[in-house]
Amino acid sequence: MEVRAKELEIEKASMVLKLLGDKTRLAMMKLLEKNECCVCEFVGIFHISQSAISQHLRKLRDVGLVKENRKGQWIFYSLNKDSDMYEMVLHILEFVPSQDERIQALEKQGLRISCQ
Amino acid sequence: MEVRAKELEIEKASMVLKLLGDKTRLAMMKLLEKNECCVCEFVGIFHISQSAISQHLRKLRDVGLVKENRKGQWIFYSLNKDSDMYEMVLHILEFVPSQDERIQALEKQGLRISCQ
DNA sequence: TGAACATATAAGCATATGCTGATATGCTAT
DNA sequence: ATAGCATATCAGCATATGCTTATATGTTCA
Repeated sequence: MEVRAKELEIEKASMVLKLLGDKTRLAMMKLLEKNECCVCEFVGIFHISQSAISQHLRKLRDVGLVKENRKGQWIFYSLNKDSDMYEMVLHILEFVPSQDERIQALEKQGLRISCQ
Repeated sequence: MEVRAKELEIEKASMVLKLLGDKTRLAMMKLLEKNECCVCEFVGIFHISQSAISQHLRKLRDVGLVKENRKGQWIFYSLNKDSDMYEMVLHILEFVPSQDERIQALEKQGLRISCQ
């Protein structure tokens, strides 16, 4: 591999790792591994503002880790399987404990898709 | 897994990922995957101060990713295979391009173990 | 069209991070 | 002991990051 290509690659890898190096974003990505989620669900799960959630998602989208899919007034996020970092991300998520009980907690509260 | 244990686990994982989310530290870890290195070698490889190198290594050591091994006045760093994050780290490093040419560049300059 | 809801963006703040230069500590060998 | 080298730590600075509140944009539906 070219020196310059390596430089770019390690830069890209470190950028992705930095993004995953935030507890909230890492939990988001783990949730997205198994679920499509909309912003308001994340708002119900994490105890931070809608604005903060939106900013996290933008960062993840800016580097192509997630993609969005608008359905009416909701925007559903999912992992972007076409990302050239997708494989690495999957490997990493294997080491992250499932966050599904957070979604189940939402459901128990009757807040799944709280925006509906 | 207990909710509390999950919380701790994701916290630990995100901390490790944050550490690897720095270009310099990621390259260091990739080098340490195959080589033992001392501080002065890193100083020769990266264009930052000895102080900065030392601080990066301390962070990596504080979470147990690397260990140190003093040999006389040098301290050689290596990956800590006993870390409970070791397996995840190895998986991640598979996606990072080899940095060995940086060591070879050092050798060409006659600077391998520049401190000797 | 306008009200209601979902999401995004802007501005500002507190804290974290990475770096440098200066200095301290630790080891070796004379 | 002391000089010389390797490494660690301290203090301070500039920038990055994550959050909040306020506001803007986009969509649906009456």
